[in-house]
Formats: sequence, C-alpha cells, structure tokens
Amino acid sequence: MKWKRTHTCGELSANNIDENVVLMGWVASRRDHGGIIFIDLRDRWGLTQINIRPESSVYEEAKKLRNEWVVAFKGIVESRPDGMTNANLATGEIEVMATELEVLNAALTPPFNIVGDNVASEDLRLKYRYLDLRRQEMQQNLVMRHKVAQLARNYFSENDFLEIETPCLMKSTPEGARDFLVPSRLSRGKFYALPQSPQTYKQLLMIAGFDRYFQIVRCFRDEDLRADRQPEFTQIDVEMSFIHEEDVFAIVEGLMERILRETLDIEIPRPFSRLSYDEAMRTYGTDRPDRRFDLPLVDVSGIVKSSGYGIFVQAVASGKTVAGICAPGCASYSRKQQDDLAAWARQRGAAGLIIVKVGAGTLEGSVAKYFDEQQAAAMIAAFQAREGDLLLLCADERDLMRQVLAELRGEMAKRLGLIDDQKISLTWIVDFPLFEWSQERNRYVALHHPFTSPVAEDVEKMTTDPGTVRARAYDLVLNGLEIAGGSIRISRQDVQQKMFQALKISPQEAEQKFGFLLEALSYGAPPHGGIAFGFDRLIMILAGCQSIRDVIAFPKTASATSLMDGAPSEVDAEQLIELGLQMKERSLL
RNA sequence: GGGGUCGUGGUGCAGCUGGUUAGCACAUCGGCCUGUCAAGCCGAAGGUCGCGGGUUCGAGCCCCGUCGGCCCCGCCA
Repeated sequence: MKWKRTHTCGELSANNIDENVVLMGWVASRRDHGGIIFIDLRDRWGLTQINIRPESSVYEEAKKLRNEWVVAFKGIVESRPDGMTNANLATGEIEVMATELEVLNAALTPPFNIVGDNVASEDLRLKYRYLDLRRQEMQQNLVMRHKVAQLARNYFSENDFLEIETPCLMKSTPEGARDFLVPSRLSRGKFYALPQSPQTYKQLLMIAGFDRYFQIVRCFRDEDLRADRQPEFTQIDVEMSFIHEEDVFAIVEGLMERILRETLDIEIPRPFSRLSYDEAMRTYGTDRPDRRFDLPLVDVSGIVKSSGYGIFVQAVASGKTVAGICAPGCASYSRKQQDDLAAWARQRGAAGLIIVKVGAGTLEGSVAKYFDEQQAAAMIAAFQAREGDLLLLCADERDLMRQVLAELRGEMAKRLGLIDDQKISLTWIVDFPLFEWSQERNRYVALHHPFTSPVAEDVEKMTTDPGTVRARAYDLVLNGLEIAGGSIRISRQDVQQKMFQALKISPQEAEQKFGFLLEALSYGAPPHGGIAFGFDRLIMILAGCQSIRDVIAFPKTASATSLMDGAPSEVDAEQLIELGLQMKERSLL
C-alpha cells in the first residue's frame, strides 16, 4: 500500500472540490465507455465515482479492473458537470478524477452479485458469508445492531448500571433448555455448560451488592432452530435490587423509547399498554399477541349451547369451547375459499372450522338455520359483526382452540392486509401463572424459570395448589414477538426451596445443582429482579428482517451448522484422548 | 423425532398432461462506444437438470431412497 487513505468513500462532497484525495475500497461497478471509464468505489461508508479519462496515465491499468478488486485511487475531487449529478448518492455531486491507481488485490469473480437485487440462495450466501456481508442490506443491518448495542450501553450507564461480565463456562443446570456441554480436560469426566442465560450469576451479583447490572451477553441453547431462534444468541441482560415491577417497566420503557426514537424516528406513547396473561390468552389465544390489529377471539360457548346445532351443543356439553373470530368483509368468500380455510385449520389440529356468514342482522349459510332470531342477534352482538362479515368458528378443547384461532387470527390479518408494517405495538404481558402442568413429565414446570418469585400471598399455595399460584413475571411483546422477559426473583431461601419442591426437584438434587445459590440466598440477598431482551429479535424487527440470521454476522443454518467454516466438525483422536472421551456408534447407544 | 417446500449453466428463475438441439435475465469473456451511475449495443462461451436407484420405448418432469437449504410442529424454563 503506497499511500495513506485521506477519505472514505462516503464523505466527499462539493466542499472538497479541488482537493487531492486518496480513496481505497472495492470496485462495485465498472462502466467502460470505450473512452471514459467510471469506477464506483465502495467501502462501508458509501460509494464514490472515480472518473478515468483516456489521457490519464492510469487509463490502461484501469481498463483491467474488475468487480470486487481492491484498489486505491489518488485523484482530484471535481464537481460533476451539469445534469450529471446523482441524487441517490451521498457523494453524487462530485467525482474523483484519477491521477494514480494502485491495485491492492485482484479478486475472483464472486459467486453471486454483491450489488443489485439478484440475491443468491441462502445457503450460498452463508457459505460465502464474507461476500454476503458486503451487500448494502447486510451492512445496514449490522450497523443497526451496533447502534442499538451502543445506545443500550449508554442508556444503562447513564442510569447508573454497571456492565459486568459473567462466565461462559458454567455449571450445567436441570430445567429449561438443553445445555451445550464442554468437556473438562483438567477434571476428566466432568463438563462445563455454556450459559442458557447468566440468570444465576446476575442474581449472585445482586447478592454481592452490584445493584443495577447489565450485560450484552451471548447465550446458548441446544434446541432446534427457527427463523427467530439460533443456538447462540445475544441478550441484553438486566438486574436491579430493592425494586418492584414498576421500576423494571420504567427502565425498559425508557430504553425502548430511546431505541425507537433514534433508530426508526418513532415516538411511542408511555406507559406501554398492559395485558394480563389470562386476558391475552382469552382475547388472542396466545401470550404474545400481535396487537397491531384487532380481530379478537370471542367465546360464544354460552350462546351456542342452546342452539339447535348438534356439533356446538355436544362440544360445549363435553367441556369444549366454541369460539371464533370475525373476518370483516369475507362473506363473499367462495365455497372453495371456505373449504380451504377449514382445511388449513384441520392441518393445525382443529376438528374443523364452522363458517357462518353475517347478513343484515341475521346469520346466513347452512348453519344459520340452527340459530333462532335471538341467538343469531346474540352472536352478531358478541362479535360486533356487520353485514358482509364472516364468522370463523372452532369447537375444541380450550387450549387447542386458542392455538388454532391465534394462528388463524394472524393468517386472516395477513390476508386482509390488516397489518401496518410501519406500526410498532408494545405490550407488557403480566400476571403469569408460576407453574404450568407438564403432561410429559407428569409434574409442574416453571412457566418462566425456577427463580421467579410467586406473588407474596400465593406462597402458601405453592405446595397445596400450584396451578393457581401467580408469578411476579412479565414479558414485553413487540408486534407479536416476545422481545423481553423477566421477573422479580425469589430472594428468600425458604421460598426457593419451596419452588424446588413444587418442581419435584429433590432436596439432594437441589443441593447438588443449586446449592451455591441456596447458600447465597441465606447470606443477605436483597429483593431483586430484572429482565432480559432478545437482542437479535429486537434488531430483526427494527431492521425489518424476516429472519434473525440477517442480523447476525455469522449465523448457523436450520440444522445448526456453519456452511462457511464447516462447524461442527470431527476432532483429532488426540483431543478426545486428552478429554477422556470416546465416540460410540449410534447403534451401540 | 414429524410435516411441508425447494434443489435446472457462476447466480436468480422458466420448463405445458413424461417426447425432437433444456429457455430467459444477470454475471463472465470478446468487440464497438468519451458521461455513465445495476451504462448501452453486438457477439461468444457456459448446464444433462443435488446424489443413488426404479418405472417407461423414452424422465428435468412420475415413484422410492438419500443429502442439503428454508418454513412449521414437537422442543425452546
């Protein structure tokens, strides 16, 4: 490299005219007119047009340049002739008249286009991730990610929080997600686990007196992937002492307010709306409703049980629920469209979908005749339906019904164009139950995690009636995605032990797995609580991406592999020997 | 573990109910062109259709298996 760069490719303007400059970057585009040659030089700050005239001493060499070559140009900033400016480019008023050129590195023709919208398939993008990341869209996503991370750091620091790092090699814990295990060489036969979250550490930091902690931290869960789930992901982890739920809400709302203002220039009303878990489940069928649109679930069991429609009557009699949503203006759906919807619902486990058209104050369609006038009016009132609407009804076990209708609600909103993608909807979900019955494990499991505090007056019921115990937990839902979740923690040892009991964790196991925490709780643990953000998901929404992979520099595929470097891979026999490990054929297990 | 979907020149896609030399766009290479900005025009090269097996006179197209990408269910406190 012969010269020192004087400017980036995004900063030259009319103010720099006549200056001698040195730019370095990648050839984004080459337009060879036979005489004059234009090169778009690209770096992460932008694009600058280089002008090479036939009389230039670098003309012959410039002819050889190809896309993605790395080059340095020395030249003079000139104003573009009238009518030749490019308003789409920050540097569009000027161009650099090349006087000297140094090729810093030639490049193979890339396997896909870096510029333009002919986007390659995702597996190819992942294999050549370093090329994919050159694309403007990906650069913008990672800039957004940095901005929000930086903003969060500043915000928490200004609010007197300390960023403290916690270990990546920790003790494996039962409950929750499957751990990634790391074999120990020094303690042969033993394993570390990578943290699913720094949950216990941040609680120990509270006990240590580091009131107001935060950390932007990598977490690991060895579970199957989704568009919004990676085996390693990042949390903004927060914990505070001597606080109540409201203190957490206030801090988080302040952060979200600032993030939305400074990234999307959106002002959001505070305080954020709140919805109890029960109400969310009743109204939307899910604990993370997308409230950018309405379309509520309406339980009409009470109305239909006295109708003449056998399916409904029997369903209600057998303890099932009949509920539905009202699809506005869909009465014009053809028989086929209706059948398709029913099939769609069956595919998701519902027994079917019963579809009723709404006329002028009446119900129409084959089912309508089973409803008398009064019942029909009650139905229409319940759904606040109008003529031309379509009622989509489901008769099933409550939880299944909710699951199906929640999905149907989202699907119909999409089809009807009810989702305003410019809109931001933030809702706190509160009043979660502490436990959830697990059919599979035949015991209660923690809905949130086993360190979540019960509501004080429910502590006694932890042993007698766990299903009714309320948790001091909360989630923050953004446009139907859970972006943060937290709780006030258990800070008393006796309550923590009750929790383990309720989860059928024996005192021995509790001692073995969580003895350190139980002991710590007995050395003066302050009341404390906090929250953790799914940082990648947050960025995904802010960047308008459909997948978390697009906001992670080097993500894994759906089968948790890295197509670029080939991880995971086999290791040398010697490495296994050192660790005291031996591979077994799957058939021998 | 299960379900769905995709896999065609370097890339993105098309390929009718299975039937002659598998199309298009971009990229690449060459030529022309002094003002373009994802330059333009002309021309060329480049694929046997992820892989294996099967059905058939004949398969990119049908069937079975397998590998890989993506989406979903289970799972993810």
